[in-house]
Amino acid sequence: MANNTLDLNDRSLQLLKTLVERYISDGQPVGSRLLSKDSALNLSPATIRNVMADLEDLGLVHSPHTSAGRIPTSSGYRLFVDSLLTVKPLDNQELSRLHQNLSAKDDDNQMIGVASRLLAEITQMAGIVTIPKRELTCLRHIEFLPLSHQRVLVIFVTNEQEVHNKVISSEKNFSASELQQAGAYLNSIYCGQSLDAVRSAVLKELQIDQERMSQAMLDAIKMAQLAFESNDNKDDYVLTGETNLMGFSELSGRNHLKQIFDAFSQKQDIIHLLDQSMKADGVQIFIGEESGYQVFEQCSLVTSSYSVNNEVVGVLGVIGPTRMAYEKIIPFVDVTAKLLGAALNPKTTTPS
Amino acid sequence: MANNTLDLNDRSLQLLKTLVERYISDGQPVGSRLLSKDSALNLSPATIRNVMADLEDLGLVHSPHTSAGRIPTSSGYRLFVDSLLTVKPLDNQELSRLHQNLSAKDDDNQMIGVASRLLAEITQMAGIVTIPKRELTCLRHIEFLPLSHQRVLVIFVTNEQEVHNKVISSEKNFSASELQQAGAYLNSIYCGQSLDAVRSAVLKELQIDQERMSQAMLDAIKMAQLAFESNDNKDDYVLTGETNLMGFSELSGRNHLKQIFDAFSQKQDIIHLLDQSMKADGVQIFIGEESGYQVFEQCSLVTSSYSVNNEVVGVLGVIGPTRMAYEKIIPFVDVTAKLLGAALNPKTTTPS
DNA sequence: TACTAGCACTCTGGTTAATGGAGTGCTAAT
DNA sequence: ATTAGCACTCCATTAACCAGAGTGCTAGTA
Repeated sequence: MANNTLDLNDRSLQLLKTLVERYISDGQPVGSRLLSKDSALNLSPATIRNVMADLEDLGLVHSPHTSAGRIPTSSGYRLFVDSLLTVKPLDNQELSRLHQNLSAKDDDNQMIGVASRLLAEITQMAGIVTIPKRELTCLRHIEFLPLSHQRVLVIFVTNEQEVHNKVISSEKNFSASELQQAGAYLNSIYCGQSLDAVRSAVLKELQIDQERMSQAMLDAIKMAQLAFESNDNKDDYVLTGETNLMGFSELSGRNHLKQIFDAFSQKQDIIHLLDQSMKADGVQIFIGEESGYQVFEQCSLVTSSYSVNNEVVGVLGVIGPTRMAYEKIIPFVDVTAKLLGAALNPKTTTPS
Repeated sequence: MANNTLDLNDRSLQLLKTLVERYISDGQPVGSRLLSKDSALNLSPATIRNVMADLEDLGLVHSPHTSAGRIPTSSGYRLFVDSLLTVKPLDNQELSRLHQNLSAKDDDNQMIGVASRLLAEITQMAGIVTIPKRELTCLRHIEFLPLSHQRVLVIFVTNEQEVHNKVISSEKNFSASELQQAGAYLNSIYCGQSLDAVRSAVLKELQIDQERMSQAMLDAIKMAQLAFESNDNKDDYVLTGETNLMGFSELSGRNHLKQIFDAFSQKQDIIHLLDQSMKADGVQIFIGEESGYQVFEQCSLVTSSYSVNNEVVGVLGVIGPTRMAYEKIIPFVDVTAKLLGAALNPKTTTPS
């Protein structure tokens, strides 16, 4: 039960390492004879068996049935990636492919798609990239248009070129020109400030200064408040290569795949999982049930947050079977995250 | 080889009908004994066998192996849906559910999603709805914002509330106020007209009247031309319930599912298929290889176009295994299309 | 002529048994 | 501590078999 590296001597660890490596490459339970040959240590199968029994007691490996070899458990993989893994430098070809495709372009959204596709294609698993959410979004422009039935279409632009729109209900039917004035008014005061700042400024205005304001201003402020409240918090992601997962036999049992794909279209759980990686920086790995979701007990998720201007704005990664080539995937996800971050348009710096 | 209804007497057709019905409900090849009991006709299994042999010669049914019953071929299904089918009226519960969920709402896009989800949930297959494309889009408002590097962000609103945006490259760096004037100018002349009309008007202006215009006007016109050329023709659709397809054993063989899902993410082929239904109105059915796509040889697609203001704007439907309950699906898709069309916001009528 | 009863035949799917291979755990010897 | 050896277990594959289902054909019947 004690699951600490300290409980194990070097030899056991070495054996665990080669076992995992072997299992990852072959997909077959690996037995003592094979392990004896594969490991540099010169040990007889019998000795190996003893060691294996120990590892099994520690919950690091397990045997599908009496007379099969051993396969790593989640804890086994965990120990492996944490302390045993020797990461491989990126393949040159792949690296240049990344550089080529992830150089700065006009369109950020397009870039996200490209990144996701690269992740999927190169790993032959599912690639996922969250849409960057830039908390300190800076208001560029706002504008209102009248709709029927006391509804107003509000359009606002943030950062360089992100256009949002939303329909709000107003108290009365405004004319086009009234709305235009309101927009102009808001633009003149709030343009260039961060959304957060605008939001709180607007709230303050509403609470304190009502009598000093003209009706028009008041209307404008009220609408701004509506427009910015619960700003479209649409966490979303671009997922590609899901179908790659259909190739893996370990996922094909029962409804496994169906459940996974359902989770993908639910989005919710996935988002939650990815959010966890937002906090940490660097590569994060969820192995099997570590994710906390039943659905992914056979999957691993390798993620990394990515940053623009030193600020974490999103997460990207790959999803595949627990049996994946971590030593290649990890550095790959890492550099992809860095390249994507660098390639995205930095937001216009907020004037203080 | 002759595959016409005329070649068959009523009895054979009757038998084919019950065979198909039976196969659809059970999923098992149906044999002569069962068919003899199931059909109202009082015939011995032996007679049935003779008839079956005829149907097989005509390519309407086929036997997976010597001693199995018969299952319908695509042509069999085709004949069935064309001439034999007795459509069932919609379940009352489902009907009211449709009415409830497909009543006019503010947001068209949301509605599309709802429709797709309803299609999927009620049929337990995959639901698909194309984003409505309204050719005669009417220009509501246009606006330009300056970006860096001689690029301009153009935002325009069409119909009631559809917001589009696009980045164009301009000849020089415009100031915010110049752009604002350009927008105001364009709004004043073209607002309310159809996009097509605006597009051609703009072209005409450019060709003929150049010397009469001020530089500002010219700039505005030029930008408009850029903005509207190759208007985002993004055919797209909302697909839901794909995972329902994983339940069907007939699709589980080989890479079948993978190929289907790949087609879904490609989108292209699907779009092409759906486009065909745009032309015809009423319900359209593609059975098996009729679709022309290898991938769907085991699938059927039941679609209907939907219209707003008597104008076809999109297509919706369901995708499932060829063995599906056509007699329920067909009317269901039909009314869903009608309800969706009715529920979508009619575009503001173009002032002539 | 149209139908049907009967029969031989075929194919499937499930069950059983046998076999070989792989790998383990344990014990006793080094 | 390590290892050789051995008995044992479990799996996977194969073959054989049988029952069930259904067919096609033939010959007989209304």
